[in-house]
Amino acid sequence: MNAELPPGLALAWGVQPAQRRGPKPGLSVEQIVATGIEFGDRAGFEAISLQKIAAQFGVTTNAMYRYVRSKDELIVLVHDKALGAPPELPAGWRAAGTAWVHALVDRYGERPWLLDVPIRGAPITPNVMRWAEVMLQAFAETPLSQHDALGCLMLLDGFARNYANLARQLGANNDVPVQAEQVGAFLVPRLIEGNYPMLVSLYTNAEYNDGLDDDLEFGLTRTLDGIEVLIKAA
Amino acid sequence: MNAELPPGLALAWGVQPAQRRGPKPGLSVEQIVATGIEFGDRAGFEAISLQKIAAQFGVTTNAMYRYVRSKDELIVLVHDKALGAPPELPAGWRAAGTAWVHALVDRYGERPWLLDVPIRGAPITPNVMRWAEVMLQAFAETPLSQHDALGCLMLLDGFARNYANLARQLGANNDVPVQAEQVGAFLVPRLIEGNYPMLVSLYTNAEYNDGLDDDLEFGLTRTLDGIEVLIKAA
DNA sequence: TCAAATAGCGTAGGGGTTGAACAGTTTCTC
DNA sequence: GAGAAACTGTTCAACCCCTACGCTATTTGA
Repeated sequence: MNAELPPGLALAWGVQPAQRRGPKPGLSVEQIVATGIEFGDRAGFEAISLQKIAAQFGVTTNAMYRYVRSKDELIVLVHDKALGAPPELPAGWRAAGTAWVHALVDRYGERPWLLDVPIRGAPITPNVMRWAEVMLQAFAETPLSQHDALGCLMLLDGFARNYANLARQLGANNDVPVQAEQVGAFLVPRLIEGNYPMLVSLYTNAEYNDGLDDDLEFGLTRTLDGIEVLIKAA
Repeated sequence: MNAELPPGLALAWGVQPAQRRGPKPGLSVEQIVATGIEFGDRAGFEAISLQKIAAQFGVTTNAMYRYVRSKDELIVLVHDKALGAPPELPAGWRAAGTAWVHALVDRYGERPWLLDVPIRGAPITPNVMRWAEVMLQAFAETPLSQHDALGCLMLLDGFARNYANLARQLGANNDVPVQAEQVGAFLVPRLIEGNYPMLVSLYTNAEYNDGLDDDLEFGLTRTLDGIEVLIKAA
């Protein structure tokens, strides 16, 4: 029956196929996943390949298929394991939401390649669901319905992902300010000619570089305020 | 000097290399980009490859490199072109924001593969910038600072992307409700055993399936409310 | 007219995922 | 204990993809 389940579901929950006969496996799914995470940490998401992991163990690529049904399956496992468990949240939904978003942003800061993992299908792996669970428990103190709490959770999650993604891009860009200048030199005339007054003003005033951390607080406050309006209305 | 610019920047703004001598090009960048979009529409993002586009024109893969410096460059062009121009927005920042998010969600609904396009670096292509421009102009009526307006824009953009992405996943899943049942059968016992009370309740009550459109309105209202709190405070 | 610039091709190499057939090893069963 | 079954990892083999180099043919400017 497990054959019909989405890739990675069974393995993510620790359901190993009961192996009876045959040679003992030289490797384990845990080892393989851990190596995948190592590669991701060292060289980004696209560095995670069955080939490289197999080479690391001095084994053929195809040997991987004894442990994992497909690369997709591996990715699901790597993603869940690399995300890890959520932290304990403080009391009060607002403090909890703040801590939750900060923790998630931090995780993405430590492992930016997690943002590159293509998400297919609903979250069904242990750690991902644990993140959802703890935030939903925090919302349980409010009069929000289950459905609304889920909506608010998605809102916070989306914001955290979006911010982390942005922070990564800007962080990467700051390494090459020379290029940024050249881009500006190329872009501004065309923005003027193409009638983009707001963006011209944004590019011309160098105002746009004052603290990425403030942007996190800014967006988080907006999002929480929006939720609070709903909670107070109930 | 153009050599130092990010891939796709020059071409996206219509700066073609002045070609003088030599055989006339059999193709044009526009044709190539249009074909790329066709493939994306028909078979998703990963179906966009230089090989397939070249084959479509009865040409070798390498011929593509006369028009485009790399695949990344092509992707940037395809993304901007496929996104297209934003609509005219109604007066009033709140109505404008609503229309803007709806329009963006609709675009992503028409071309879901746009969500798969990896975004490297700041938005620098004409259409993407135009979307930002029109929303920033709508915020210009408010007392928001440039910086805060940009923060709100990012908030709306993040929400639209996030929602569109979610809608796509759920839409795809709804095609195979059989699998969803199997997943539930597998998952619920483990959620109970693993102490996920909120998620168990969510899975058990079939409440979670009442209208995806409502979720859009829900999240949008929260987000706009959060922005409104800020605007009214100013 | 002729040389420079350029388009497209052939060849080649580097990654990557996946499948099928096969030898070897372990363990269950008769 | 012997044989059958199951399992691991290997080799061989397709098949995708992007990219670089060198070549020929073509067009155009000098």
